[in-house]
Amino acid sequence: MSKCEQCIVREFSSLKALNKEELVKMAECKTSYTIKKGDVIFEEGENVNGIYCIKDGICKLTKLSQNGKDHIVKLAIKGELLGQRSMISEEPVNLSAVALEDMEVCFIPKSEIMGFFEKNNQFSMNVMKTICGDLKDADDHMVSMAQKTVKERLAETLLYLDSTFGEKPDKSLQIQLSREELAGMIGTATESCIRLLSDFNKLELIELDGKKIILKNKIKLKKLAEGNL
Amino acid sequence: MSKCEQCIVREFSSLKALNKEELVKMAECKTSYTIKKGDVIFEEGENVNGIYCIKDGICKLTKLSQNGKDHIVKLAIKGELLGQRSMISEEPVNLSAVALEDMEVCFIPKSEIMGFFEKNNQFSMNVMKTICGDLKDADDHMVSMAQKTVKERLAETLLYLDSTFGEKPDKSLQIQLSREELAGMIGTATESCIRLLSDFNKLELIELDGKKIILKNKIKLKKLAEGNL
DNA sequence: TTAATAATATGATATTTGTCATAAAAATAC
DNA sequence: GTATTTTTATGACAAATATCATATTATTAA
Repeated sequence: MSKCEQCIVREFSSLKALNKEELVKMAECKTSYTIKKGDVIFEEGENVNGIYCIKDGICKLTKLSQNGKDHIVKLAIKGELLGQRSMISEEPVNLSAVALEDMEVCFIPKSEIMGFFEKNNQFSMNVMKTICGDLKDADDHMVSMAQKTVKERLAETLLYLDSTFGEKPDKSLQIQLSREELAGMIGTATESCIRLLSDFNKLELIELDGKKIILKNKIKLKKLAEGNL
Repeated sequence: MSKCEQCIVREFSSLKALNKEELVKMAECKTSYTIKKGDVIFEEGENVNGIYCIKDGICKLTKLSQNGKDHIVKLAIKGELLGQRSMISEEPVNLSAVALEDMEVCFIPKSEIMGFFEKNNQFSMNVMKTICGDLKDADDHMVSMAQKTVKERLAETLLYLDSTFGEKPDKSLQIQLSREELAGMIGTATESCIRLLSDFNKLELIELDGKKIILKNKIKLKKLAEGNL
């Protein structure tokens, strides 16, 4: 069993507020999991009863819509905690978490976390700030979905993926989503997404090379995302 | 200056966790305001530095989108607290609050609230639960915006207004929004909203009488909202 | 490797939604 | 009470987007 004290990713999350003693206690009750690309960490409607700390890898948080499509609500990376909201609300999770790459995660039971809430005020504030950040993002996102065209949302999403996950040495987006997943992020039909990527390619805003996407003209993409093109 | 102890609306919010002593202290530092229909309580980008407790009336929380339209992110009623998110995140507010009817609100400065956070764990948990609820709603809403048609969103919104704000004696919706506001809630052009209301009227799903809207066939509206019609 | 399957791409077409124009009705100002 | 402005309503049309069909390419399995 690895020690939480020595785990650097905790520095990126609310857990950074925990002291040595608390970390030792947490290490004793946590469970580590290796998750394969495509595997489900938890599913919408499940009772999770704790939180997952992402040690490595990326996952998508999705919600199934009536029309049967998976909508990607958020992408979560190394250092983020999953399941906080449902734990606090004492409800089943409202999103599914699926690994986009091989992952390493640790599960910390609810009882342990609730103890931190009671005794460590800084930890509580950190969690609150994280959730408040998520809420702001969700509100912004909602307005984008409601008021922007699909084209604008695609440009916006490509820039988001670039700034959040970075680029490979060849300048292509680090994170590789399928066209279907990308469509599920911007809320459109897969064919429409593919078609718009082709259009962007022809306009030399991006360059397509198989699954790879290279952002060639970020300035224009930004203008497009903001509705000024 | 009215006493917070005797104010019933606090029972509906996180403030219900406060004890007598805390309430007395809060009553001393709060400021009460009367807000007229259409008045702005605070505007997107402002530093609010405290929270507003709605004693009476309804307001809309909006966000301006690039295309210049106000998108209504949420409606807030008696008992709700405004500005919690931005206070916790230590950021300017990301939404504007505008009164839809005459309102009475109390402003409680940040310093006071932060004191409660430190000393009253139940209060902290209540705030957290509220924000978690908002986050869940926002996620759900986001998926609706992204995956549902305008028609489905209109049906959904009408049912939401009915269940949240109730009906007048003549069965019409208690809350009266302009067509423009309704369009701003579902994320569509005002003309499209008007046109769909006319369609719903012809299909006898609703009945229009001036500004009044009566939901005539909630069962069909529900099916429509869920994409089964 | 080859066959089978899944992902990507694109055309044709239908549907949805937005925009602009204009008229009627309602609310507000003077 | 009349004039002015705003809101609601509707038609005509354009633009955006979804759906269905089909081809091509990439991936996976046998």
